[in-house]
Formats: sequence, C-alpha cells, structure tokens
Amino acid sequence: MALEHAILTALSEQPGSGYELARRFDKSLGYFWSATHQQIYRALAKMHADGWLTGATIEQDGRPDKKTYEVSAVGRGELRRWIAEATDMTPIRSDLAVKIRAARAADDPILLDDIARHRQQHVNRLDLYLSIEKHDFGDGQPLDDERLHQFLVLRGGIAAERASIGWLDEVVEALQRSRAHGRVAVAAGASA
Amino acid sequence: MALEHAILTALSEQPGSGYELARRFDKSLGYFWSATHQQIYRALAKMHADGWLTGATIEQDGRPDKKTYEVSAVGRGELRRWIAEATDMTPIRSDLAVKIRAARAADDPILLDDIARHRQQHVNRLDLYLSIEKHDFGDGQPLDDERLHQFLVLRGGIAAERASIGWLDEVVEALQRSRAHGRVAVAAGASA
DNA sequence: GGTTTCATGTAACTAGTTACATGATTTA
DNA sequence: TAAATCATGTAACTAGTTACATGAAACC
Repeated sequence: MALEHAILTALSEQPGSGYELARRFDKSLGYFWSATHQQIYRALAKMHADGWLTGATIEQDGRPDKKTYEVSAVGRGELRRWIAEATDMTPIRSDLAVKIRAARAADDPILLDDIARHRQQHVNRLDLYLSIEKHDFGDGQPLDDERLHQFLVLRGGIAAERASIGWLDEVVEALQRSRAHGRVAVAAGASA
Repeated sequence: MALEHAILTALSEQPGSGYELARRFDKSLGYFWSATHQQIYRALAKMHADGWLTGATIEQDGRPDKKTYEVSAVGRGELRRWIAEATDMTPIRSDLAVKIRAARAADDPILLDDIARHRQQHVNRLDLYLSIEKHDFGDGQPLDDERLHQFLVLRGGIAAERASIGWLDEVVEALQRSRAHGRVAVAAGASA
C-alpha cells in the first residue's frame, strides 16, 4: 500500500510531473521503494481522481504536455494518517537465499558466479550510498528535520548493504572451504 | 518468479501436501521467501498441470483427502535451470524507510512507537534465528551440503536482523537527540 | 463448549512486471 | 546518423493479499 504514500512523500518534498517522479524513483527515495514509470503514472491518475493531488497541465511546444502534481490538503491528511498507522516488518523475499538453499552442488561454479555478481552489485550500491553521504551530509552541518530523515534512511541503506556484503563473503568462504575439504564443512561461522 | 522455485526447493528436501508446505513456509524457508496457503495451493495446481510435480491423493476418513506432491524429473530440470540463471538484487521496498522520510515531525511519539515496535519484531526474529542456529548447528558437527546451505541462509537472516536493529538504534538516538536540541541535529552517525 | 489443527480450496482485489506505442529534441 | 532524453501512456500478464467457505477431530 505504500507506493501511493511514497509518491505523497516525494511530492511533499518537491512537486513535479510523472516523468520527473520516475527519475527520482530511479534514485533517492527509489532506493528504498522501487517503482517503474508505468506504476507511477497509474498511481498518479488514481490519486488525482481521489483528490489526494492537484494537477496542472503545462503546454510545451514540440513536446507532449507536461502534467505537474502537488499534494492537496486531503493528500497531506492521508499521509499523516498512514504514518500514524502501525505497520509490521515487510516479509522478506530473497531469490539468492532460495537459490543457495536449493543448490545441491555446493561448489557449482555457476552458483558461485552468481553470488559474486550479487556481491558486486551490493558493493556498487554501498559505494553509491557512501558517496551520497559524503557529498550531501559530510560537512558536519546541522540538519533540519527533513534532511535528518533523509540522512537516517540513507544510513539504513548503508547498514543493509554492509550486512549483505559481509554475509556473501561468509557464504563464498564456506562454500570454498567445503569444496576444498571434500564437501564437508563445520559450522565455524556460528562462533563468528 | 521464485515462489515456484521455492516450492521446488522445499519439496526436493521433503515431499508433502499443500498444507504441510504452508506450515513450512511459516518457518524455515518461509523466513526468506514468504507465501500464504492460497498462493501455495494455486502454485501447486499450476506446477502439477505443467508436469513439474507428480501428485498422489491419499484418502483419509473424517478428513478431506490429502494431496501429496513430489518433484518430477521435469521439475528438477527446471530448478537446475533457474539456479544457473543470473539474477539481480531484489529491489527493496521498506515501508518504515518511507515513513521515516515522510515524517516532518521528527519527534512525533507515534512514529517513535512504530519504530520501537519494528525494532522489537527484529529482536524477536533474531532471537529465533539464534536459537535455531544453536539447536540445529551448534554442536560443531560437520555439515553435508544440504545442511551447510541451510546454515548459510540462516546466517544471512542473522546478519540482516542485526543490521536492522543497529540501524533502528541509530534512528531512535538521532531523533531523540534532535528533539533534545531544539530539532536540529548533526550528522554524527556519519563517522560511526 | 471454545479454540486450534488438519485439509482443501474459490473469488475478488491490489500491486508489480513486461511489452508495446508515439514522436520531437538534444547529444555524441 | 544513431542513441539518449523528454514526456506520456495502454494492454496484457504475473504475483501477492484479503476475505470467505467447509467440516471433522483433537485439545484444553
């Protein structure tokens, strides 16, 4: 149910068009709530119809009209209502965890390749977050509420990526050890 | 696309009925790929129709018939094919991250309550994982491939829960500091 | 006598993905 | 001259959620 609330959040920070929102969902907020442009256009139409947003059409020459949206009083109320609502942990769905669990041939180089690819993706994502942290929050300046919240969410992303990388290192090490020792390993990680 | 592959994995470890699978998805595999009984029954029917599973109906008195399934050669092939297929990082969708980012009133006690609830849920989940680790893998015995894989996936869950708890501690501390200092904070966490 | 367990499902709905479509403008 | 950007969508499909339904047996 949170796509609409993520859009309300984004448009509260800065009004804009569907296209602009889609760009923002490719970064920033989108790191913590991913959405494609198709989803966004559909949600905007519904939210506008429900009165959560006010819209204005801007004519442009040589280009399709641009529709910009901002959050209405009703939309602000809905966002407040949602924030006050208790939510539970999001259920996890990890392809890679299922794959690791499914693989009988522990030392299958194909699986190790895929694990290495995932690890690299997490390293890239961590580097990105760290560069944003340095660039946007690295000056030790006091933060107002809005920027503090952005900072804290980014810190969550950093923590998650570090945990993923550490875990995948443990996985690779264990699988390689198991391969080296005739496919039998001990639960050495349990004491780590 | 992985629900069907998660079911193939579960039925490879141990054949069973839809009901039994739904129980297993409430724990074990389900910690890393959640699914409800409705999804599972629907998927089983489709997988059976597609020849990925063989099924047998067991008549019982006083109870509905039980349908047990096991993985066919076709299903095993499909699971192998999927494991060999490269997959990307699962996109993240975190309600709580969106909420934190959306909250203007940083020290709003309602949001702090919800954060505390989430933290407690992660602590409970971590405790559960640690007790499984101790019970199932704590004896230092060598692990065969299947058990090693189960262990490694569990270690991923432990790492993720620890990261979540650490992050939420940082969030609470920062929000409380911001409240104490007239709603302005510094990016102190950046050096942590 | 009330809840939990066993055992299966259907139906309606909401959310997310993938593919297709159009067309001018700007950049390499 | 080819690709990327701007700017909007529709359509078909797949996946996930929520609500409803049935009924005996075992447990407290």
